[in-house]
This record gives sequence, C-alpha cells and structure tokens, in this order.
Amino acid sequence: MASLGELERSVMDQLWSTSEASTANELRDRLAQSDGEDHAAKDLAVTTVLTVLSRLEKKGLVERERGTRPHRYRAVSTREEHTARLMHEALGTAPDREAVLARFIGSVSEAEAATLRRLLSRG
Amino acid sequence: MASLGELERSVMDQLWSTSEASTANELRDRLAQSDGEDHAAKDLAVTTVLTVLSRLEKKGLVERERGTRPHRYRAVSTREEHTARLMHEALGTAPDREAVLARFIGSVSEAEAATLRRLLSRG
DNA sequence: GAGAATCTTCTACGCTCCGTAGAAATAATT
DNA sequence: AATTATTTCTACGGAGCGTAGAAGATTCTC
Repeated sequence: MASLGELERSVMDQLWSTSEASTANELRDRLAQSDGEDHAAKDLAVTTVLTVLSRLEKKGLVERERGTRPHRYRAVSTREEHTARLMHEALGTAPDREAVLARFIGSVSEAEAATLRRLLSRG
Repeated sequence: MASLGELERSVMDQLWSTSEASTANELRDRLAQSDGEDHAAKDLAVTTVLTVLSRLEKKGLVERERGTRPHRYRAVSTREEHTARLMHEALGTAPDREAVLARFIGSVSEAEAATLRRLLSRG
C-alpha cells in the first residue's frame, strides 16, 4: 500500500537510525553526510526535505511534533515492524498463504531457518 | 523492484489462475467476466491488454510464445514464487534480517506458525 | 493472390507519484 | 519593527500506468 521513492526511502533510513525525533535541518545535514556510505550524493534544499516529510506523514510512516518550533519528525514504526508489515502485505495478496510460506522457507538461509525454528518453538 | 499497477495485477491474476498460456483476447474476455467476483468492472480494448502484457513482459513477469499467431502469454513464475520473492525482497531491505523475522513470526496466525514449524523441521 | 479479417506494434494522452525547490506565509529573535 | 528561521503553497519535469486509436503485419478466404 505504501511504496516509497528513493529519497523517501533515504529519509526513512535516517529516521530509523536515530531514536530521537529530528528536525528537517538535521535530516538535510545527515543526508548530505551519509553520501559516502550509501551511493547517494544528496545535497538538498531544506524545503525538499520538508516536502518529503509531509508526504511520508500523509502515508502514515512519519509523525511530527507540532508543538516545538522547529518541528521534530520521527518514524511511526521501527524499520523491523515496517518491513515485517510489508512482508505480511505481500503474503496477504496470495490466496494460498501456506504455499507461499513454503516457498519462502525454501529460500531462506540456514542461519535464518535456525532463527525461525527458535522463534517458533517458544510460543 | 517490480511493483504492479492495478490492471497489471488483474492480468497477472488471470494468468496465474490458468495453467495454459492465454491469448490477449482470452484475457480480455476473462477480465470482463471476472467483473462480479472482484470489484473490477473491466471492459477493455484488446490493445490495452496487449500493452499491459508487453509491459509485464518487459518486467520479466510474463513470457510469450511468438511462434503461434495469436501470441500466447504465460506467467514466468507461479503466484507463490512471485509472492515469496517479494517477501524476500522486503526482508532484504532491512539490515537486521533476524529482527524482522522475529516481528514477522510474531504476527503470524497459529495455523501458519504450525505450517512453518512443520516446514522447518524436515530440512 | 487480392481483399478481408485478425493480430501486433507504435504512438499518444491524461493522471498520479516523486524529486526538487522557489515564493509566500508564518513565527521567532533581536 | 526589522531581520531571521521555519513552514506551507505552488509548481515543474520525469516516470509509470490505464487507456486505446492508427498504422503496420500476418493470416484467412474466395
């Protein structure tokens, strides 16, 4: 339901990698910094960041504190919750969910299979 | 990587629900028929279906037999394979895959959890 | 095999989404 | 009050998608 553009994704990545809420300016700076690591090369106007943040807010991925003056933004869910939800959304599109799970399990690494076994055994 | 529009999705659903390859005309008819079940209301020109099929072919989801004259189209993967791949793609976007799996397992139904246990135990 | 019928490709238009950011409005600071 | 910082509004260009007509290619029919 909520697919992300490249910049939207970068912004979410920034939000997810900090626990405190961030301002648009902080995000702009961090996006410019993180240039090297990812192959991003982002040197953006702060209004651009604000536009993206508004769109992400509308999509329900971000919420903002309107009380403080430089508004502060934070991700609504953790990256893990978000990703797990995407996986469930995908799973939900198929009528035979168990068949999908079978395929899914079939192509998971052994380490991950072990993790899954552990997670499933302590219910 | 390959996100689908609404009509593209409907066409894939048709292709997935038949094992034999279909012609554009057959697909047009079936899309018009399946009107009631899904809330689709599709009454399309055959060229529209052909355009969509070309785009799906370009995305690697569909292949066609060019030998026979009304070309016949079929899905490259099953719906289950496709969906499982999407789930893996989502999983791959997160740095901590195991944390995502933990979340994912946490919100799976008991029946599905049982399926997973079974699938994981006979490796 | 020429004309008709069928099928495929090309081209195109309008809509929505996204990256991008200036202009205008609003609030804070000095 | 004037200046500065912040947010909102407006906008544009490109891409993806739904949609399909026009034009080209192939096959059928007499």
